[in-house]
Amino acid sequence: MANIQQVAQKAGVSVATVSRVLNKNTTVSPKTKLKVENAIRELNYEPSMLGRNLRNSESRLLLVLIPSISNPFYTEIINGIEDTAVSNNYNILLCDTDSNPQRENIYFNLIKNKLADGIISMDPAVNMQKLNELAATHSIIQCSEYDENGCIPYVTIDNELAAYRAVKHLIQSGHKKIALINSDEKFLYARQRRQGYEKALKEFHLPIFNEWMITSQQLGFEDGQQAMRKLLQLNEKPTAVFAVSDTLAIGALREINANQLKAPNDIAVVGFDNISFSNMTNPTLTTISQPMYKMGCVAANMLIDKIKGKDVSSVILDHELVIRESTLG
Amino acid sequence: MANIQQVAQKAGVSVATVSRVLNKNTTVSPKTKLKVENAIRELNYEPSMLGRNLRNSESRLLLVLIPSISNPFYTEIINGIEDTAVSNNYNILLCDTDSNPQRENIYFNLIKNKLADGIISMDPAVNMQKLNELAATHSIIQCSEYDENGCIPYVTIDNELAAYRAVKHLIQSGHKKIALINSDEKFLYARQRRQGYEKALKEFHLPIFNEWMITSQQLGFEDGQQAMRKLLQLNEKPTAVFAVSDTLAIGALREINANQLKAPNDIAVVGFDNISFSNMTNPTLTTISQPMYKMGCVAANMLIDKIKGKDVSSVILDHELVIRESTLG
DNA sequence: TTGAAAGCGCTAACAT
DNA sequence: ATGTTAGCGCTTTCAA
Repeated sequence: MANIQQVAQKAGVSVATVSRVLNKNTTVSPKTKLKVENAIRELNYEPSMLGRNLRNSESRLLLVLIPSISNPFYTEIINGIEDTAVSNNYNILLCDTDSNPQRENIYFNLIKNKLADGIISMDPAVNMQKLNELAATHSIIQCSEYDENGCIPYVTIDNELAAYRAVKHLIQSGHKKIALINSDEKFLYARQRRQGYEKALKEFHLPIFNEWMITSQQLGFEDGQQAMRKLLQLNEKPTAVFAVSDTLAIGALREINANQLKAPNDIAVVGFDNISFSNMTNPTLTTISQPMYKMGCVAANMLIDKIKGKDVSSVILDHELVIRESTLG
Repeated sequence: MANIQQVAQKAGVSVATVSRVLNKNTTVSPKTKLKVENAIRELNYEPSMLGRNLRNSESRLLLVLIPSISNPFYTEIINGIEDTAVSNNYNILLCDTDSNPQRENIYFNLIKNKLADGIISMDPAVNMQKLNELAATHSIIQCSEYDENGCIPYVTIDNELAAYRAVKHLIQSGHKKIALINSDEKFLYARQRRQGYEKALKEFHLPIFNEWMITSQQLGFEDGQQAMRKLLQLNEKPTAVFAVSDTLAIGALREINANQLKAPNDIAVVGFDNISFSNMTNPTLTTISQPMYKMGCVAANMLIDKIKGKDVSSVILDHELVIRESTLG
């Protein structure tokens, strides 16, 4: 592999001139430029980012922390991040933390070691204290899940309002017994969505039963199945379920089917996220649509601004209730 | 951010000694070591990988090329790659090429620029010629999809045999009219799976109708729906369908449901990949299970061996037919 | 056991 | 318009 020296030698110029050509500096005469370009071609030269980055102390790499690539919710967000990053001459490093602190540390080190210029964290299980510490010296943005008390800018939706609307839709469809399949309330979004759920119930003077609020530790399909199984074992069964993620809702649907019951007639189901699967289930799933692609774009733009030293402030994006078969009698 | 110089100064030693401590070189006296470690702690020093990598001309980063993170098939493979990489002190850079040559180029440049030490390509749409050229000077492994005529080591399964078994299962369940929903045959796996399909039909003296072989350009759910729609419009409708990916099969199931038909009684369906969602559909999907996690581990180990300069040869892993409701009358 | 110094590939300030 | 040179942070050879 050729280096800049060899190119300079071959072109009969100095390394500085080669560097100028490389960086599209205008103060190079067309003739010299041509010579250099020929030398580059002949030697098959590719500049080393390592040298360049060391010199410029930047890597033009952005870290994206996600708890698991297997949750389709993140897919579209990442597309938004990636498109925005690439058009700003950054590349992204997808980091699947598996909500594992050890892996998390590896990725935190990457930024400490100057191998990345910034982080977009989407992991609800991230160590918030460490993240806040890191944010004091590095550029960090939170996407979707965030720390209420921290000072890291974030982009998200109004989770409480979205949950409120989802539950209100169930109530207005005639349901009075509405269950909640929630995540662990150590996560902010889980607390916010429960609040929206309770707000809707209270507004319509419906009872809030602890029995009808199931907490699921994970967001897999199986976890939704399990939660639904618990609900179906109750004496007083709900007639509708609001699940805080589509994956949980899809698992719940599956369990309803497996028990020879029908959604929405026996039990109506609403999910959250509008992942692409949610339109493939039988019945198709009513859900809250988050503007995932846009969220990714906004997050990436915020991070790039932050890296440039600009002031950035948090953003709340709109959401939408998508009504499909699982709630339409 | 402190650098190695400042640590050396604070500890009252030379930078060389600090480097020795950092790299666990044994020729440092315990006393000196302690001094250095204290200085590191006090200054909150983190070594810069940029400097280290420039010097060592390695990045300890592996590139993983996938056509789209939205295909769950890749999820488990990536987990395998990541676990193996991390335990060998490498990190992975997930590269979503979107089957877009321009993005592909960005990632190829990353390795040319020394920002990555090797590539695992899982993108069937990758520019094989470029990949082969790159393989002459860099470490590259192919996973799942590969180039028959190239010289890049790969890990995959026997696609023809797997498809043969899937179709044979349909035949033995009593089906005689079996359709194929395939990918574009510019992809090797599509050609191989069609061969398996035809081999099974021939073996049982069943007719091969072009009308029953649908080619889908993409692997999304909607594409499976569309393909199924075409099949349902035929005069002579098949009674069973083999789709070369679970996502296609799930779309097909959805279309069957939407037409008030039932799988498997009206039409049986077999998929390919055993993605986690395939067990959540109604009915659950019969499919070919690929050892995805293992495939990822093997690919990562092969790549790391290759980077170390060892000789590596291609690997064919086992697969399994998972029989579920969509073929069980 | 430790230090001095060269050099990895590049950019930019300064000089011409 | 172009060249010279210092230096980004680190590892490693050589010398002491």
